[in-house]
Amino acid sequence: MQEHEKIFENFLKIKDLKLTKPRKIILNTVFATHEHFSVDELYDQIRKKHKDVSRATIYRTIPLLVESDLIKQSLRCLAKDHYEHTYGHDRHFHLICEKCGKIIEVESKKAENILNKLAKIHNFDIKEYNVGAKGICKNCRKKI
Amino acid sequence: MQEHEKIFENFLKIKDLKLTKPRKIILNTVFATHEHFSVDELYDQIRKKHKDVSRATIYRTIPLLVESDLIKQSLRCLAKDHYEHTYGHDRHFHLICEKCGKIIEVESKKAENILNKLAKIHNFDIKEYNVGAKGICKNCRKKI
DNA sequence: AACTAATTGCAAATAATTCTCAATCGCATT
DNA sequence: AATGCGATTGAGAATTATTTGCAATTAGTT
Repeated sequence: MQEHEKIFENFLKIKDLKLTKPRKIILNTVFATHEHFSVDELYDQIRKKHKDVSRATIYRTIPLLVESDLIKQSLRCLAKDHYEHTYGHDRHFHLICEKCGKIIEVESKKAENILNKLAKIHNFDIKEYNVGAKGICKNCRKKI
Repeated sequence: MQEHEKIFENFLKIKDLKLTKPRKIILNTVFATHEHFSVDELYDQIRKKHKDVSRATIYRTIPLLVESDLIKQSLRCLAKDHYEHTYGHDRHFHLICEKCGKIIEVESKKAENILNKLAKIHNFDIKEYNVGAKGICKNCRKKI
């Protein structure tokens, strides 16, 4: 069993919830790639292999994955909610191109440290960052 | 006429659009306070004084205000879209309390500089930032 | 005042998400 | 392996936020 499955199972057990087949499928699909995904994209991805997982179950499972710290909401600049699995990955920021939709991920301990300091000044306990920027990427700027 | 009205009128003229009564009411309500607002909140606020502005018109006017750089979308951590007027205000980040909903605004040239540098490395041209964090504020942490 | 294109409010349409509920499943205990 | 019971599921209805089509109205120009 993979690490993320163990973590999820454990999380569920503590809450007296069960690691069911649909939940397993959803979890493993999420961890099969490192793409960001909307609920619809995840649904389509799952449906390729499994005809028996409903949208409702995906909507019900995502909050559990978020609560267990396996995934986080991200790309909040976009219209629909998007998520990504974050377990095992460093915190990163997103640069989202308005023209082509490309997403550039950048890491920065420095930026993170500053944000943490700002929070500390206000005595604020940060649970989740939400950092992103919309703009135009290198390639698309060339085309103008 | 106030500065923001002039800017908006000018913006509209260039696009061959008209500064109508409903648009004026929406603009001035937005600039009457420095609160963040959802469409619904704005609608309620407007309705207190003007019974003749519809939701549809608000939905149609907001993109114009965004395009003319008078307001920006903000607080993307929340379920509904929120906006704030930004004309005449420095860029700032938000700390949003998950318990009580309180919003703390913090400014930081330092954080801004770092994000700009990161963008530069990737040759990315940032149009709009979207920086914030969810967590627990000072008061709510006391209560636990 | 007349003209013309932009704008409006309304109500219907769409889109995303949540809810309801009867049928089923997972797991602990026989 | 059968039983019992609460958790879970899928399907579709319901809800919420937003967008759209359209006939009537309005702003700004001639």
